[in-house]
Amino acid sequence: MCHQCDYSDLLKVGGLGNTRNRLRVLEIIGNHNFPLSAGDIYKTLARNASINRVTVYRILDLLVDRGLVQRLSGGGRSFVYGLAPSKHHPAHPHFFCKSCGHMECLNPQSLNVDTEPMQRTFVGLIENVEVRVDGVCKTCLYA
Amino acid sequence: MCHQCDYSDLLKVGGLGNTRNRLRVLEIIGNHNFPLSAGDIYKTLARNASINRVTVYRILDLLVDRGLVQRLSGGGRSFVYGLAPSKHHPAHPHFFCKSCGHMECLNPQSLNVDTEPMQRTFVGLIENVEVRVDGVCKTCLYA
DNA sequence: ATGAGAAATGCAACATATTTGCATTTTGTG
DNA sequence: CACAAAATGCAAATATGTTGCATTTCTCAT
Repeated sequence: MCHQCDYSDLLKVGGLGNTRNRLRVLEIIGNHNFPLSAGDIYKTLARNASINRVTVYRILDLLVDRGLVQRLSGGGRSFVYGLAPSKHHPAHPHFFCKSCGHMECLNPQSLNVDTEPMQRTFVGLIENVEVRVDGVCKTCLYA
Repeated sequence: MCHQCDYSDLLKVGGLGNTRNRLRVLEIIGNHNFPLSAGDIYKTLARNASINRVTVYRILDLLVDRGLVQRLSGGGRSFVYGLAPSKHHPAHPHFFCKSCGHMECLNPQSLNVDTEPMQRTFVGLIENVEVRVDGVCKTCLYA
């Protein structure tokens, strides 16, 4: 759900050519306020356009590679994708509902992780910290 | 790597019959100081015993269901399994090496997550918080 | 404009992880 | 022992992700 982002600009920044399919994928990800699986993205796209499943996977790889998109482990069997953390989109934890399988983004401040102590003592390269809260969402809980 | 746990006792506590296969699976998980995938567990078991892949999956489901074992999303495509948090085994974050695909357990205190603010505001049921650090382990880094 | 080379896409097949249905074996209990 | 319930095995299905190679599209120097 981002109206501050010019996706075609984002692609350029990432050093990627501006193809129709890449733009579509990036838009779908950006227009949702929760991360989506490759399958979700494919299904959404395939409703209105003709695109191959493999193309979606390849575009996602590319977008992740260039740092435009973030690959997260969903609580289930598939990865999910959201806009990479940036000025407009601070890193934040995610909630996974075990009942409906849906993921949602949590407030950036809702769960504070202090990586300081770890950074100091860990031998190795730390690239990313992922926090996922699992449980049952309000919709499933009261239904 | 736990010598304080009586696995056959653990099974009883979980209300599970004490079969050879369950014990084996639980032992393998308990004897490693990092979480293993179902495939890892199966391969390890299959070296010395005759067991079916599906049986391993079913036992894992059962153990997770009864709260003896914890299912985590590995950084890759498969789930990994470790002993569930308990008195002897406090909850802790995990590190996933993108290079070798290996996971390791981190110090419980190495990464502190304050769930307080979230608990107060979140509408829904919170069952579990999973923290995974991704990067490159020291072995891969200096090889 | 145009033709060569590079990049992007499509398609089929493969690979991996997990699940399901159903048959068979094992286990616990009277 | 006999029976029922639980556990296991086996084959096949499903879901997700990847690879190789052919085709199309784009870019850019001419």
